Amino acid sequence: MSEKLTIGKLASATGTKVETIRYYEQIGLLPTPARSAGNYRTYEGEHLRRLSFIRRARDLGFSIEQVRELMGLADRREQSCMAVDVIANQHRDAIARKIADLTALASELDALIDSCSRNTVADCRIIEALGPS
Amino acid sequence: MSEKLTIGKLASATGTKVETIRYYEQIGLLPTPARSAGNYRTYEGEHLRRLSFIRRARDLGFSIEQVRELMGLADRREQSCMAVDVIANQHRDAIARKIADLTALASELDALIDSCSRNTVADCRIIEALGPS
DNA sequence: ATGCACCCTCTAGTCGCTAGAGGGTCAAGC
DNA sequence: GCTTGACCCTCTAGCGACTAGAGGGTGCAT
Repeated sequence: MSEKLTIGKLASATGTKVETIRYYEQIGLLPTPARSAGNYRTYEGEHLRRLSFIRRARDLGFSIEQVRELMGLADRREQSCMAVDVIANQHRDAIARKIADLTALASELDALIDSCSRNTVADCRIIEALGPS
Repeated sequence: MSEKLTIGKLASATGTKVETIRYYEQIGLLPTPARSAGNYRTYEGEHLRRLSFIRRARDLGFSIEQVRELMGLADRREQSCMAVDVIANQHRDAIARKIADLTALASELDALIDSCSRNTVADCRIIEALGPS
């Protein structure tokens, strides 16, 4: 089977950088692996599963702390998954807010850019709009 | 006129924190002001104008480096404002990309959340979806 | 035995602030 | 004139989530 991975193998298997894996270990997100005779980290299937979980959650924009919580919850399999639902919903709401903010920003910027007459800086509407009221 | 502001006055006049103003000075974004007998920073109209410019550009999501560039350009008033336009457009594109990314994320999350049966963690679709393929 | 890819630890840097320690200054009220 | 309290000063470290680099060791093929 695919037991015993070096950090490089684990990295390419999960699309993570080697340094990031070491960082996850350092902050206690990934359990410390065994070491080889030459002091190399040797990872097993469980590490691969954990790191895949972390990667996906991070790709979905969950913070490290949220990932930590989700992993803690995922390990208590007999419990209600309401807490999981709460975290996911909080995150969705945060994303919705971010989208709204950025959309407002984009239209402000669009208006600014449209107004630019493309002449000298002296009568550039963009610079003007940024200046004092 | 409104010459000679203390850092606190400048802060409240521009909606900036005092620490942030000192930070802007430290990184060379805001020119170093004169000092009073008691070593207090004394700001003038020009500082107010500059800081207002910075604040607005930052509120529109421009990075510190972009603000620095924009301010440099704004000072060369006889030149073409094409460079200004380029920066603004780059920034608008970056925002558009961010919105697209977040929107994709939001719908992934929505699907995930909808699928949750709200039972135990063992058969929680959210946890499952985060697990290894 | 030599080269090269990979691994190790440790430290510092990124961005844009923010917070805190440990002090000095200034104006008002008593 | 003395105290109180709001303001100011410098310096350093912290946030999140990595990333980069120095300076070295390991493992394997040629």
